[in-house]
Amino acid sequence: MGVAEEVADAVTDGTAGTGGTSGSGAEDAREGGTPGREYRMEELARAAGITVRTVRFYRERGLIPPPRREGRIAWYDDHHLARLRTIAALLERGHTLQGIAELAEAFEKGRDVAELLGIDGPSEETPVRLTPEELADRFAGEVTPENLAAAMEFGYLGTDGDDIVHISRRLLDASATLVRKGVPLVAVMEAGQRIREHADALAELLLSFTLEHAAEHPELTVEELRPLAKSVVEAELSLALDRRLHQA
DNA sequence: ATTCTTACA
DNA sequence: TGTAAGGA
Repeated sequence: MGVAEEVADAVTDGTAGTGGTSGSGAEDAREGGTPGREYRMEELARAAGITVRTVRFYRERGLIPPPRREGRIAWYDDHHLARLRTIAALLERGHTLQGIAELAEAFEKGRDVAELLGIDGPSEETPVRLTPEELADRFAGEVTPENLAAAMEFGYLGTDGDDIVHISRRLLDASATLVRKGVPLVAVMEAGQRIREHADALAELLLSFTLEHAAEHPELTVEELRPLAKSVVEAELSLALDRRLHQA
């Protein structure tokens, strides 16, 4: 708690913990002031509002990636700083160090998924970029390493730099709403998977339909049909729901 | 002399 | 986590 508060202070007014105004002439690392810059151990610690010892402690627990080593000195960058801020924020939200460590591990594993998300063609679904803290807020108590790994496995979540990216605003909102109402996130994701399978089948149907008629009707592209397909599927879904409800 | 690690409390 | 001691 003390740590997190100091970080909060540092972020807010730019002054970190114990009055470190000793005239060594070292520059303060300000919020987003110098991206791409590298930090020495002490600089990093000061920028994050924690002690050098704590940084080392986190590193021993695998909470932050190893620094770049240049002979004797360890160089840290913005990623490390961002990670430290994230750790502090998650700690403040009641996460345990152990839990954060596992989260970090799952986070590292999904690093390469970012490309999968980035190179998306035209889609109406807008990706949502959010920090680990924001994610923890949206799914209070459900942000476990297991769930995080599963979400990445399913392709809902990826990472971009130090941010997390959800592939779809609407899916994110829907799942967050369900979780807020008490549905376990795992259940939501499993249901989502099954729905996706059917959606894939529908998409395949649309594609083959397009191909079948492409010869005679060149203006019949998938993108032309997208809004039509959407309204057809939505209408059929409504009707299907009606049938189930009325007969039950 | 400085920066970082190891070891102990 | 603080701190003292020691390697490079």
